[in-house]
Amino acid sequence: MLVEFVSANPTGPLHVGHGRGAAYGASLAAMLKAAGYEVSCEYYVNDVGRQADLLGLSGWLRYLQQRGVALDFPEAAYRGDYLIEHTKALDHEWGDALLVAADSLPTPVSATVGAVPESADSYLDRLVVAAREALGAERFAAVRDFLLERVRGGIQRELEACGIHYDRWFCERELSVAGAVEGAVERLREAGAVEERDGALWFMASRHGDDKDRVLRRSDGRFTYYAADIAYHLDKFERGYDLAVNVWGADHHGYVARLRAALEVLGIERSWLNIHLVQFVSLCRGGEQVQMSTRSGEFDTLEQLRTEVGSDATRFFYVMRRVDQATSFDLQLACSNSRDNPVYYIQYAHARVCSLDRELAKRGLVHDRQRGLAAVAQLTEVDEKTLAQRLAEYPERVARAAAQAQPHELATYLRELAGMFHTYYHRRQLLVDDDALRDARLCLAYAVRQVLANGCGLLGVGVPERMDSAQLEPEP
RNA sequence: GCGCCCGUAGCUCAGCUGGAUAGAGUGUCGGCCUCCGAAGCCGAAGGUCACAGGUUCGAAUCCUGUCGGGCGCGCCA
Repeated sequence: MLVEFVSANPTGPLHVGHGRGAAYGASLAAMLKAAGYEVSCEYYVNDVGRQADLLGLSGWLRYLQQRGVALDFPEAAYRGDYLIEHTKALDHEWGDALLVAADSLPTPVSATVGAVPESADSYLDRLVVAAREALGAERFAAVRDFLLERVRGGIQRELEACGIHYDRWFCERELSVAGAVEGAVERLREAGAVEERDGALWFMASRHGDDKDRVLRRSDGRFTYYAADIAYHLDKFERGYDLAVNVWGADHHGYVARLRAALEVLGIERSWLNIHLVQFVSLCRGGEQVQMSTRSGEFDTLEQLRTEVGSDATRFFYVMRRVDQATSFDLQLACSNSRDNPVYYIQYAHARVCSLDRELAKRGLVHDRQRGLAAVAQLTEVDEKTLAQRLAEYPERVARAAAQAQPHELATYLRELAGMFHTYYHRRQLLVDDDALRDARLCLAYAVRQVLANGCGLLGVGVPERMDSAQLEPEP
């Protein structure tokens, strides 16, 4: 099966909201693999169309500014700081070859007296046209692609820093180059499901469960994002995947029906496409809401979040709640090193088993696994039995969480298991003088450690052998 | 207006496809270190599962409605 997640436009760095889809998708894919499915992970890169052109335009305008050309940077263009850095690279690559005079650029119509103010979108589109004329279509495309690739690379690096890896980065451009979009639209036409209207080509989605018909090809001849997305999903299907799993932000839910409608007409089983919507995340620090807009900008990017709380806490906090529920991410909690922080609580349980090893060595003892296994019948305490029982549930709990597409079930399980171990550890002496009983209890403890490590591995959370003092310093 | 996701302890959330007295953490209060890591453990206290109907031997769970919150409804992506 193919799991597609994040797929954010390569026009800026990932923000905190994308992080949840990233952590969820990666954990879901890992659990599905553990449950025995053959899984590939894919990121769909929207490197075609207006947004891509606007990135190219924005970067070029920044370049001109850096070169001392006096211009008003448009309000609606991409104005994030990340562009500055990419623009420097652009300058390094091209030198002064991209320079033009400021008066060769159009100004917004609103600036002239008596005219109807022009919309920001319309002005940007005119700027893109002007940029193409000034640089030549080929050079503009080269600038745009240079920036797209740098931004995309940044996204990839950030995901890898979170322990998330893809099997393939699928570029939308591959579809247009191969004529796949035309092909998909043609198949819809053959099925009698399209109609020419007002100069545009419409897919009659309302006949297939959507609330309205949708444009496939605009009146200016360009295909919509929707048409490309249909082609992309057709491509996935024809690559032979039995199942497609898509992780989308909740703001895309209106899109579900229209994609399903098109796939139905193309003869693809409804059950083939599984869409999971991830609800929004807000940030708080203690009880205080943290503003996430770029403007007031205390927090914005996933990188900032990961840098503050670390990759382990980031991954765990994103998946510890049901994804179909909006949630808030507590930065203070994620940094705290106490019982109430589930990440440290679980990691501490793992480290504690490791500390048993160290203590064992200090006493000059060695664990004899055979002797321990032979003596498991001596583990008669109630807490030992329930702990063993809970350990045995692990495979079915993973399978269930995967089938339900709910990684938080695994997170909850691991927290419970860690809690049960902490309780057991305090109630019973593990390193007793009786060799057989000691080895049996250690077998149980090692099993706990193994399950914690396996489960955390699926969630992308590391398990330390010791909690070092550096991590123990409370955040200021 | 229509559609999607929700509403469980003061707060953040579980609740394993309908099963016994609804559970954790936090916060408040009280215990536990000559003993393997007290980064921990134990206990007390706290709920009309938003509300109203319905299905069922049995409902936090399924159905309908109401109220409240989030998000979406473009020839943008």
